[in-house]
Amino acid sequence: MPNSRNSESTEMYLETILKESLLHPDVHAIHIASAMGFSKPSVSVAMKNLREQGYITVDEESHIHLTESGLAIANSVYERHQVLTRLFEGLGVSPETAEQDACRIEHCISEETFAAIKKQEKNYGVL
Amino acid sequence: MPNSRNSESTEMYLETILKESLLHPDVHAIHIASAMGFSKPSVSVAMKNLREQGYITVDEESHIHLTESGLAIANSVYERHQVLTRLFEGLGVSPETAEQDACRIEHCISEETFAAIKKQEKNYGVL
DNA sequence: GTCATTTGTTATTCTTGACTAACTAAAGAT
DNA sequence: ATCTTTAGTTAGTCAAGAATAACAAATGAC
Repeated sequence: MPNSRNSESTEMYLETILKESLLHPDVHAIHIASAMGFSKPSVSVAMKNLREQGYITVDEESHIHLTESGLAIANSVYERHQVLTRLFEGLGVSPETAEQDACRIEHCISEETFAAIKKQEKNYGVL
Repeated sequence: MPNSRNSESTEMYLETILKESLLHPDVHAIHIASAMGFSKPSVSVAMKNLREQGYITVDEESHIHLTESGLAIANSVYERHQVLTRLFEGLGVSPETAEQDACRIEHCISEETFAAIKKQEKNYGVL
């Protein structure tokens, strides 16, 4: 699993698909649009790109499914999101700000730095 | 000094101008281009935009100077850069990676989260 | 003094990732 | 059966921020 350097946009879409799929089984483009605050056409085009890159499949009923590679990216981004959010909250940052910052930083932090942060997770409170 | 939400591009140019001005007194567009790895025309256009936004002035000899507001942004970004780099190095991240990550995260971290991180600076080694 | 190099600018192009407008197709209400 | 609503797509537009190509002006070599 090398670092294929996906765009922030791609990572956000995949992460949102993962989150939606945890909330209800049948994920539609319209759910992604409403979750991300984007228009239907924007999501439609984005889904086409994700499909062409092999990150999702869309079945006859327009349900969106993550492929293995898409799920790998989504899980990786989602884990960064959660760990960073907990880190910031542990530092006394408000939950909303912690969440927002995590959502931006999750796309630009390296494997190495994230691993170093994750290793310290048990110390967040006392840090 | 509210959070005017500058683009990452703007912040990077201002930070680079500041860094160059610490290395030698007369900063030219060509130095910025070479420091950032961008073409001359890209920098020329960027400098025009910074000028129009009141972040720099350019004198008759094409020397670039930060205005008060430009310097404020540059200093703020540069401080984030340094604090984040030290934080990551303190966590055991290699200096090059720490530097690269700091250089991306410095543009998307909130005031609140940065303040929380900075407050813990003395603990980075033991964190 | 002319010619080459360096620096900066302008015009144009490209890519990314959003948008609106307009269309198709399916599903529900009556 | 028709009409409305919902979901998705396609086409075309826009802005940001990079690139090249081509030009202008100053500096230096000789």
